[in-house]
Amino acid sequence: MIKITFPDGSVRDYEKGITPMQIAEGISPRLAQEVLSATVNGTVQDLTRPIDADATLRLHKFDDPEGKQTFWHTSSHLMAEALQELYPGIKFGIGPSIESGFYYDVDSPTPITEGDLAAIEKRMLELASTKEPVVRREISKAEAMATYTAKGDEYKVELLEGLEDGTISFYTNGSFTDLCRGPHLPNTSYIKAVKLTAVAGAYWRGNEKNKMLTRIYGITFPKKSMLEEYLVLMEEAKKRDHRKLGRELELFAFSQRVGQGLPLWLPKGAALRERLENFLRNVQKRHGYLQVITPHIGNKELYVTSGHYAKYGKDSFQPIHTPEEGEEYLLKPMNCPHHCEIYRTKPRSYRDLPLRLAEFGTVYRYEMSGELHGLTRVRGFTQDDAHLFCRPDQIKEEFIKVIDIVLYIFRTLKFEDFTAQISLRDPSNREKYIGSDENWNKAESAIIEAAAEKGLSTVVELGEAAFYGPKLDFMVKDALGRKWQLGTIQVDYNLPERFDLTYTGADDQQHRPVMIHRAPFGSMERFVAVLLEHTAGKFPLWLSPQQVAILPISEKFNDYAKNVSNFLNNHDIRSEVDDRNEKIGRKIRDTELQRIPLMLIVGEKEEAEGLVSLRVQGEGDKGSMTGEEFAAYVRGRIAEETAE
RNA sequence: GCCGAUGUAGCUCAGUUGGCCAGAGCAGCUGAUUUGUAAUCAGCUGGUCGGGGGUUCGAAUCCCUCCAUCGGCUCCA
Repeated sequence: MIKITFPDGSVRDYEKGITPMQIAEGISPRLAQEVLSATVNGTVQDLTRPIDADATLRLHKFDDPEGKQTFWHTSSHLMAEALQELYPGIKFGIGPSIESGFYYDVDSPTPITEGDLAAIEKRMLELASTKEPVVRREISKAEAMATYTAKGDEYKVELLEGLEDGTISFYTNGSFTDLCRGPHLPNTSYIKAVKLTAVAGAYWRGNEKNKMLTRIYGITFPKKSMLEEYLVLMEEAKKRDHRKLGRELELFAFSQRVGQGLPLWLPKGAALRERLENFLRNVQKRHGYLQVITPHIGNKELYVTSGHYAKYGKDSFQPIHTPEEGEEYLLKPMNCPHHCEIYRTKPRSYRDLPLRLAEFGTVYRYEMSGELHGLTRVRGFTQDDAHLFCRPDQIKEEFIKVIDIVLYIFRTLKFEDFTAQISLRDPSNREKYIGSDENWNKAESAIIEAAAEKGLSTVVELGEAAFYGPKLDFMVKDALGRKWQLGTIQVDYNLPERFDLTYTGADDQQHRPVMIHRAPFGSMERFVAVLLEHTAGKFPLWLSPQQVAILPISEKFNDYAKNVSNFLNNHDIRSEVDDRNEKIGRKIRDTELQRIPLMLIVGEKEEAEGLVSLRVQGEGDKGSMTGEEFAAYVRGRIAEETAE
């Protein structure tokens, strides 16, 4: 007998060699139907693998991440089986589960396009319904190698080369056998609904020097209705796409004639952006930042000094002018070198530090054309940049203060679902980075401690650090679940060295300051994009380019409406009169679609009594009130939204 | 940059296997109507069918090429 410990702490005795599936059957038939895989002593494994010793056990259904992973992983094998039948001679790369669904990378002798997906889905469902068992077999490396060499499958051979003997297993479903660690579903009949979502190119092993394989993305569910719900959700998400909303709400536009990735901010978008900038300016003023302004271009020597030029090469920089004397100017891809030069304009004392220089600095980066994406990835953008020059003993405190600013902004804009990512050096690839080990270690521990002190739940990514220092990034998802980096805080020992920045210490000696780069929004463009998708265009009142639409019942009341508008203007409330010759229903509809938060309806009754009738976007009629009362209502709402 | 798809009016989309002057709705303009909480009616305007080249008696439709966009990959200071 062996002892199995369950998540609730209870312990039960079972016969040695019992499988998780048998245990589930013993608990309830329903559980046995729904369970997909199990974590035994911390390792996720097949339901059909016997347990030979005392163990802790967690059973996974579709509603937990491990269950989904198992489900989608088996789905990728099922797709591979269908592909193998439909495309003879096809070779397989890797086929993992992902956050929502799975993919398989294949090298097919005949091209696979989106038009083929329906036939593959159909075959997958047919195969699934035959309830093929998914069978695990542990094999030796030599045997595995022989199998794939015989098949001429260079991808699997390459994968095998990286594996250690004794840990290798094959999984077979129907006619398809794959090199795979598992775990998998007991059989394919669990898969009831299939949607192959996209075909795309993907470099073998993620290296652009390798051959490009065809990646087929899909998602599957244990119930048909779940697939339908998923598809509806995706449709809804598409409606929130910031590119669509940006056009509909007249916030920004692109022009082929201006150039790729170069956004044009329309009046309403510019108004929105100005609000955001002022908001941050005020926060920064309270935190002791000083605004500076620097040019859009810089001498090439500036970037040679900073090290960026050597690191990124001249192809990444956009030269704008090469005078005869041999000077070369470049569009600035970052603001830090300029700010370093501001630091150098006079001798600094330890009493001056930290010196916090802030700038909404527009930078230009030559992103590859395939990378451009709405406002989230552009070639010209404005960073809400600042550089904090501080003494080594001030790093942690300054870092914490910056985290506070980021958290305040996220809270105010209701970005509740973000990830804080600590990016450290890749220990196995140190030549990628510049600076001493000692400085790196100091900086990395300062970040980790600061994040811990603020109680941030963080994920650590090795190898994601900037070449000059570690960083803490705040990632937020867009409507379709794609992650974007917004706020970033980075420690830098490198630039102060390269620019030979110094300060005089209390000991009358020269010391090297440390630099912190930080941008709570990241960039105005990307931030507005993600904000648009989060709010579906329904901005908080304080941010809305137009806060109030004044809607006269008929043209007879346009003059009264203009009086109301003037009154609101005097109270710093942004309003416009809809004086079109349209019926009130039409004006309300258009205003609602423009996501204008408040409507004031004025007609005969209101004019006679000197009142306005309030309608709140998405909520409806709120009755009539005086202008003063309305202004107080607006002030109240804004105070609530921006409370620190 | 790479793989794949797409590109028709400001926007959303129709345009059968190549065949007469390229269509609709919304938006815009003009007029009528003067309206009480999510679309008033009528008329009109608007298109080098992404650009260029080719095949053909004839091209939005077929081929080549360039550009842009979309989905990924890679990259992301």
